[in-house]
Amino acid sequence: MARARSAEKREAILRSAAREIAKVGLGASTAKIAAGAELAEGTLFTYFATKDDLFNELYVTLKTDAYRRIHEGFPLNGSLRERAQHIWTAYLHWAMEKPEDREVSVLLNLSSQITAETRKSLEALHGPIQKAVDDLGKAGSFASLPKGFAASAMIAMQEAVLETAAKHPRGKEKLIQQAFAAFWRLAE
Amino acid sequence: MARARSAEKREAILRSAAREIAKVGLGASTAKIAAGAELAEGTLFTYFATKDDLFNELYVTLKTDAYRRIHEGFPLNGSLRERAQHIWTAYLHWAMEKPEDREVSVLLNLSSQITAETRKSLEALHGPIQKAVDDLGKAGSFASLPKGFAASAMIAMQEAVLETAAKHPRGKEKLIQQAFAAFWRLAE
Amino acid sequence: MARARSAEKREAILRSAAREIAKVGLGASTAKIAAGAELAEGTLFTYFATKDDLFNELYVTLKTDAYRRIHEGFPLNGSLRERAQHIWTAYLHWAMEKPEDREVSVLLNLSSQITAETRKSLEALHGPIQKAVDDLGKAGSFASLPKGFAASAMIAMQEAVLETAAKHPRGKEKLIQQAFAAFWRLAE
Amino acid sequence: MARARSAEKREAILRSAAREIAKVGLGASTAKIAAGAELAEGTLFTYFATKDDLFNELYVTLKTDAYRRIHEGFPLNGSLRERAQHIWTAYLHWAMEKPEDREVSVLLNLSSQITAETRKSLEALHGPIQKAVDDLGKAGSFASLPKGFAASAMIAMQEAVLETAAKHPRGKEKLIQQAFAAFWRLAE
DNA sequence: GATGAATGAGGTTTCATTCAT
DNA sequence: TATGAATGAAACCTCATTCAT
Repeated sequence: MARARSAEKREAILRSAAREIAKVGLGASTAKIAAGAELAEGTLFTYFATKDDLFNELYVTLKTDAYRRIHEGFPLNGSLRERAQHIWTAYLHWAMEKPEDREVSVLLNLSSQITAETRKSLEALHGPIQKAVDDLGKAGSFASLPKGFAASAMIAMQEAVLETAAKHPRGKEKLIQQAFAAFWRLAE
Repeated sequence: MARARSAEKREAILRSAAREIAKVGLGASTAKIAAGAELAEGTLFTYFATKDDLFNELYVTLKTDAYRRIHEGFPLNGSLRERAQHIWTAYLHWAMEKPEDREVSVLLNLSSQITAETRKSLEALHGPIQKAVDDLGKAGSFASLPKGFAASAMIAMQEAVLETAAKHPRGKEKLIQQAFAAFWRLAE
Repeated sequence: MARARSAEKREAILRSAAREIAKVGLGASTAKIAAGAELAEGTLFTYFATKDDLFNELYVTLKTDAYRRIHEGFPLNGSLRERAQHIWTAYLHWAMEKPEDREVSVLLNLSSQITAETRKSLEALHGPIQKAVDDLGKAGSFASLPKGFAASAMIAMQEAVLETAAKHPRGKEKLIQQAFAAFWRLAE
Repeated sequence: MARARSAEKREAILRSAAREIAKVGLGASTAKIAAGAELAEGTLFTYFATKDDLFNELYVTLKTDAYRRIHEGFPLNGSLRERAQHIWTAYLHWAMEKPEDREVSVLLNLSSQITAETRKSLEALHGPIQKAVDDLGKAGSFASLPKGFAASAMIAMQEAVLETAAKHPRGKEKLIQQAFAAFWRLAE
């Protein structure tokens, strides 16, 4: 009954795409991506109808992976601080373990190739994270700032951590903890 | 090649490049950029030897413009808080007045087309800003964090402000002030 | 390859091919044709070794169908006028009932994909039709014109009728009769 | 002031396109067409934005050439017979002198790539020809047939002549005359 | 026999860059 | 110096055909 479409090849394409984008940016060519997955050029298009489709699916995959990491061991009944710290730490661990994935995620996020639908479909993933972030928005300094600022600030500060970590590869764990302590001042 | 006389045309090309990149991303074509500057395709290359050259020069131009804005009226002898707030406010004003320029600046910054040399050449521009940021790094929570974290954090928090401002176009000035107040907690 | 059992599937492919060609021209893809026949892409090639083979067989099928229509109720012992009128009417009925088939037939006829062998194999089909057409060639104005002109002229005039009928969908039967009356002047 | 766009190259492309289409049908590739015009692949697109554009312009060119031939020496004040015979003869001369052009014209006419606009733009060319054909429609057998039939019939009969001429290359002039005499019976 | 994933050549089009004018 | 036609590599994507299942 013919070869079955292989999940492995699909993933190989996604991985290769991430690698290529990390290397040369969103201009990465489908030919190189296919080659990187050790597949013929045409094969890529049996898995993804379009380069844009591939990029959208890659974005979903990367984001989902990061969210999965955050959901693992999430302290649903913890204090706001505990929940915020979990998100902080889990995300940074993911980003540090997969720096390429994170970079590509940032690039894709800025690109207009990622559709509104794709973005919307990811919002659903939040769940308890969303709750924690909403709570955070009502705490400390964030309370007097517009809705959504807390989330942006958290992500922004995490970026600052990652930038710093890139320059000082040692002492990452300590950096993560101390930066969170600093960040938490905003919520007090 | 690359040396040419009309400063006006040169600037027209840079402006057109920014506009095009804002519109379609780094894939903007030299043909469109030239057309946007009301010049022939070939003329672009008498001002910039290469597309990469153009992009690097554009990056320098945009960054320099932002820095210029910060230097204007910089309170050289003010307190750290005054100096930090000036940087905060001046940069955000620039970014809000020229959202395209800022977006393009971000895009270029993430791109591998911008060379290490270009990046290095911009570091020199800091001057008194550098001093203020260095001082900031020794204050409050920042003191216990690695060198450079304060600068990254400031930039990151500014990004958070811009993101929030994009969603709530009214009350920008107030947002700028309140967000600075929050940010300052990190330095106390 | 090429030898396979289900006559139904074979016909489904031929019908689908005609439909697709009518829709998009000779560029119709084997994938779409197979899908239209509710078969897998590869299955098509167990019935027809090659796309060209399929097209040649389709041409034969369509032509044979038209000839079959003409043979039905052919007045073998009728006058030349009766025989000519039968051909005239039967062919036009076929073409009006199956406009797609006729269009595809025209397209294939003009295409270089239809081999000389295929064309030759169809000549044999004529039988009594050939006789009638030969007789026509000796009648009236046709007599002074080269052999074969009568046949071409008849087909050409039928095309004119079909074109006109397409623009005036009502009164087809009357058109067929009147046009034949006109055509017959050439044979008097 | 840069090389001027060359009318010669433009025509070379059109000629090459006609040649290629005559050889392999409407599937003729732009690469081959460019090569046939002794130009680089890309150059074709500085003259025609799109393959479809090229085909539409080619169709206009071919039709215009045929019409021009008919207009030359057109007996504006001649009898209907004289005018009809002029159209008949001039068109057939054109078609016999440029058999490829005529074949390509037929192919393009059947193709859906030729837009309604293109077709409409050609109608304007008719002028006196249209008048003659309208008059023909009121003559003889044509009078009792729908409007437009006379034109279709004339074209169809011309096709019959061309087909016959292809098989009997000698005696073309005589064929043209005799076939017209036969055709004219329809108008009496 | 039937399936459809896999292939890679080939299709159209874009584009940075060169160079004749 | 300014121009824009010319170039051809490279981009994305399609497709007839093969072949493992």
